[in-house]
Amino acid sequence: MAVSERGPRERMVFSAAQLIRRNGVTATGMRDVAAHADAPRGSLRHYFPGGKEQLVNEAVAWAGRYAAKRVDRFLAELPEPSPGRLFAAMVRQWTDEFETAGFASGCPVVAATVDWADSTDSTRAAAAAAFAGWSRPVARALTGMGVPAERAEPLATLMISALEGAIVIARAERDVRALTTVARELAPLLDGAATRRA
Amino acid sequence: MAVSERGPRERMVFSAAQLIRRNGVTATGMRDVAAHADAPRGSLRHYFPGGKEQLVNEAVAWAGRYAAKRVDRFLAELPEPSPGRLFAAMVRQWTDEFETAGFASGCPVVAATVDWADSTDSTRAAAAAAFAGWSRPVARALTGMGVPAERAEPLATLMISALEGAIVIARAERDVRALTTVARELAPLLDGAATRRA
DNA sequence: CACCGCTTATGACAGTCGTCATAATAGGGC
DNA sequence: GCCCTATTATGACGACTGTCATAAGCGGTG
Repeated sequence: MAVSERGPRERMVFSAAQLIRRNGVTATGMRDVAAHADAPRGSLRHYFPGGKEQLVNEAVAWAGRYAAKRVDRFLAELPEPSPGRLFAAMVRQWTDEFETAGFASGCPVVAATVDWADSTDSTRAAAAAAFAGWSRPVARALTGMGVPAERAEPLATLMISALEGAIVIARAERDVRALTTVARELAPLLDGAATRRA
Repeated sequence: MAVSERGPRERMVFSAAQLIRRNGVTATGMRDVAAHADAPRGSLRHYFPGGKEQLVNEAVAWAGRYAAKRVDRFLAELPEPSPGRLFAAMVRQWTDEFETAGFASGCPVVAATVDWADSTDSTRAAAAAAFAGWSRPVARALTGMGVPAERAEPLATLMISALEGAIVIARAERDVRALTTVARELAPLLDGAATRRA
């Protein structure tokens, strides 16, 4: 999670995502976001005239783009790509974070869905878009590994579902066990769907 | 979700779970809980001297027991039990709810983990216990279907992870697609782990 | 210099939160 | 009748929340 040296606006979006994935949306105040971003409180209204709703939606969208980009990077870094290994890399990102930074933070998109989706429909739509934008590169990577086109999208959904669920369980248990388990158990199924790799 | 005619205390725990799974923990006020349970506000302190923390923890524990009991019921209702069919029944409970009651509510344990776990450790522990108490009957059911003992617990973790993740995605998308997808894609893997059924 | 936007500062608004102190009610045992 | 306990009622407390109105700073351009 590189802290970019961009302007205060981007820093606030980034900070909002960080605070949301740690404490949830409702528990994250706008004043907290400004403080976390070292941004002046007076700028909040200026950059986000749509209020908290806009800030949250942009944070969710940012998280979705981030996850999508990570998939492409994982794919590029795999010496011998396979669906199971891609999933293992996605899981490892989380086990690494949990083991080095603790279990305080989860996925911001999940947090937004769980505690804002019902009240604020635009945030629900942003979360849906984030999941879709994340699923797309995963499915594309699967087809590139020889997974038949009609199974790529379902398997991408399965991967993201299992990952997100395991993240929540791992946070509750303060143990990466659930994450390593789903990676191990799902690998044969995923690799079995790839006819042959390049 | 049978509304039991029990005393106000149990009604409040039940209502807390309902409100939490819809709006999250932080957004659920104690006054809301009392109102939703048709319980007098003055009873809150009396029955839950530990305050909101105690109420939330009991709601999470209640949800965990509920989920565990459902697993046993699903198992008893399956004409020809198999791991894949048990998972399909667990998924169907959610597709049914979403299609009849809308996508407003998710899993209370997830909600508590996502937006309370970091600040209140007793709630995190309650969520971990709920997941464990839910996973146990699933694993037991799997062994009863011929799944080797050493694979039963990992597969139960995979099932619950995929289910919880798909619930979140389904809520975001307002579509049960993710749920039906994980049920379909996971069935061969689950059934393949059962050597032979009785 | 004045002028002008883009930013930032500051304080107040009404509302809600969890918590608490206090007191009034009920209902059964005697 | 009285008393004791369990339950409920009520109002207030301080600390937040998101939002807003108003005005100040600030860096260029004319």
